[in-house]
This record gives sequence, structure tokens and C-alpha cells, in this order.
Amino acid sequence: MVDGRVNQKARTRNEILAAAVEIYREGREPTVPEAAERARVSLATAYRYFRSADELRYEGSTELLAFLASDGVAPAIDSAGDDVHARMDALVRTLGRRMLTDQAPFRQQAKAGHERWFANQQDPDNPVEVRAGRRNRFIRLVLEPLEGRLSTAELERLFAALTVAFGTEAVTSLTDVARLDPDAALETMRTTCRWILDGALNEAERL
Amino acid sequence: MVDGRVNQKARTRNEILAAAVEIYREGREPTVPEAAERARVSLATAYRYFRSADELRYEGSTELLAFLASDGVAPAIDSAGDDVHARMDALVRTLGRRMLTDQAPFRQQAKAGHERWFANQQDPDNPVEVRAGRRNRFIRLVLEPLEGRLSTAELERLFAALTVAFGTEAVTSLTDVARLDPDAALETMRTTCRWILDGALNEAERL
DNA sequence: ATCATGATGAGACTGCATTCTCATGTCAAG
DNA sequence: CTTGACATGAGAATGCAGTCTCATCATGAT
Repeated sequence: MVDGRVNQKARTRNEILAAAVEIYREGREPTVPEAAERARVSLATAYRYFRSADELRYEGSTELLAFLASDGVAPAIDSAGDDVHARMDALVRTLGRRMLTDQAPFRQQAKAGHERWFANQQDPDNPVEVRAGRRNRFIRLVLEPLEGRLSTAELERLFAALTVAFGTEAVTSLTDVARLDPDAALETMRTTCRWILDGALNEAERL
Repeated sequence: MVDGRVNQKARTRNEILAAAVEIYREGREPTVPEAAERARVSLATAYRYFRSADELRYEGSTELLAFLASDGVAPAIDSAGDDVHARMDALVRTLGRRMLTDQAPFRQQAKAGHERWFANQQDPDNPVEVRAGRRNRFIRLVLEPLEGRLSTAELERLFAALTVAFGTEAVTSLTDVARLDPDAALETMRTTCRWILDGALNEAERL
């Protein structure tokens, strides 16, 4: 066998992870002891699969979001046609709304991201992934009709700008810092994305 | 006396807080026991002044940022004249650059903000402030020349949009999600703010 | 089927988070 | 300068985070 007992290990890992997700679904933050117990696995084993409680929580919340943050989004964008404004609007109205309605799991990910960033600062040798970058895929899908019309550099810049205007961080800024209610926040998110698209497209046309 | 022993209490609180800030300055996260010990105060007393370790860290990091995140920023904006583009640029080049260069304290605040948001979800009765909202003051200062030229609603919308495009959250999106290096991130931040200002001003002129 | 190897389990141990209780010291007003 | 009210201190107690050691058990190659 290539690397003995792959199945056993995969099974164990999945059970611990599933337990963590389950605890999240019950509205609490999983602890390593609780997830281990629920997976009927010893504490030591749990730590063999997840370097830290943070990592277990990160993986767990990522798992939890995988469905919530993807379901039906791509079709919504595609059905918006070739107009990037309409496509971006579709993204904001589906995933963006979900982010504002059910902030907890998204914030969980953002918080875990910061924790992992700090962990990487302290131990730069074995860096961990800071963010799953789920939104990237959707933003790139939104921008697909622009390929060819904009240069790669222009596209990348626009992509990065939209990464800022749309996502968990934007939600945080809009609600916590600007103190908007969810409706106003969604509206602002849409407007901001529109302005950014206009700005990028205008600049490209000037050439 | 109005409320007996005000001085004593203020002194004690300050000493604990100062200890926490000191520990931050040494590059570590303060723990309650360590801050208490350094302030020559019992653990119980420390908890009498700070509801939790999170709160101590939030207050401590806020204290730490008070100077770093303000020093010289307002003068830089003012010396940029009346052009909001130039003013915003000044803000990005001073505070924005600092956020990208020395991310740790800003991320500390962002992380603490999420923790406090979750605390508020669990205990909505005694809500705590989630974010200090330092950036708001500066963005409003940037937009000052527009007062009168834009309606209040337009100004508020522009303000909220800039809150998203400029700040710790933008830094996080640009570096962690879009995976830009600090220079590219700063450049993108400037561009995004410019596009947003253009969008808002264009819309206002159309009326 | 057997056995070596690798996966688990049990449990001890240190340290921080947090809460309580009860004793003690100290302002500050009379 | 006395004294009551209030600030502190001391220390126990519970629970999670994280690390280790050593015993045990299961899997997959022979």
C-alpha cells in the first residue's frame, strides 16, 4: 500500500470533523474535548489530526460554510447574462444577502483567519492557509465576460477591488464600523460594487 | 465624594491596562494573570475591572492603537487641500500604509471585534462596543469639503463605501483573500477609493 | 493466519479563563 | 482618630488548550 492505513485515518479525521460541524450546527463553538468525545476518539488522537483547537474550528467552519456559501450562487450569476453589473448584482443578492442574514459562520471564518495569521507570524515554518478564498471563485465568474476586453493586469486589479467591496470583511465594515443595518448594508454593497465596476471599465475604455 | 474612591479605582484600572499594553509592546498577547501580576494586583481584582480576557485585550489593543493609528494623519489630510481625491490619498498613504506595514495590532482589533460580536450574540443584555471606529473620524474629515455639495444621504452612502474600501478589513481582504503583497494592496486601496469617490460624485452631479 | 508497524487510548501535567468565598486592608467622612 | 463601607487579596475549584509517555489494539503485508 502506498501509505498504509489511509482509510482508517481518513475515517477518524472525518468523524472528528463531522462532530465539530455538528456542534457548530447546535450553535456552539466546538472544543477539542467535546468533538473528540462525540467522535468517540481520544483527546490525543484529536490533536494528532488537528494541530490546535483553532485549526479544528477553522476546518469545521469551512466545512459548514461549504454548502451555505455556494449553493445556487453560480447559477444565479450565470442566469444574469453577460452584463457584469447584473452578474455582480446577482452575487451580492445571493451570497451577499446570506452573509448579512447569517453572519455567525462567516465571522467565525474571519476570526479563524486572523488567528491563523497570527499563528503563521509566530511559526513561519509550517504556515497554514489563512483563508479558504471561497469568494474568489465567484468574483472571477462574475468577471468572466470581461476577459479579452480588459488586460490581465486590469482584470486583476478589478478582481482585488471587488474582493474588498464584497465579502465577509465588507459586511463587518458596514455593520460594525459604519453601523448600518443589514438592508442598508446590502444596498451599499451593491452600490460600491457598481462604482468599482464603472471605474474599472471607464479606465479601460480610455486607452 | 460623589462616588467614593474614584481615584483608587482609576489608578488600579490604569495599572492593569498599562501592564496589558506593555505586554503587547513586547510582542505577546497579554493574559489576565500576567497583566495582573505585572500591575501587582490580584487576579480577582483584574477580573473586577475587565469582564474577560477578551475585554482586557480589546481595551489594551485599542490603547496601543490610539497613538499609532492617529499620529499625524489629520494634518496630512488637511494639508492635501480641498480635493477629496487628494485628501483620501493622504489618508491611504499615511494610515493605510501603516495598517499594511504593521498589521498585527490592527488585526488584533479586528479579531477582538469579532469576539465581542459573538459575546453580544450570546448575551444581548449587556452589549459591549464591537469596534472603536477610529477610521470613521478620518473618513469624515476627508469628506468635509463635500458637505453642501452632496446631500446627507449621498454623503452617508459614500462614507459607508469608503469604510469598506479603506481600513483593516480592506487590508485583510487584499492580503489574505486576494493574496496581494503590501505594495500592490496599497495601490489597489488607493485605486478603489478613487473609483468610489468618482462614482459618488458622478451620481451627485447627474441630479 | 501471523506479526511488525502504525493508529489509538489512558491519563498525567502545566497554564490560562473564569467564578466564588471569605478574610483583610484602607480610604474618607464624622 | 475611629469606623463603616468598599477595594483587595488569597486561594480553591472547574474546564479547556496543549504536550507527553506508555500501554494496547488493529491493519495489511507476507
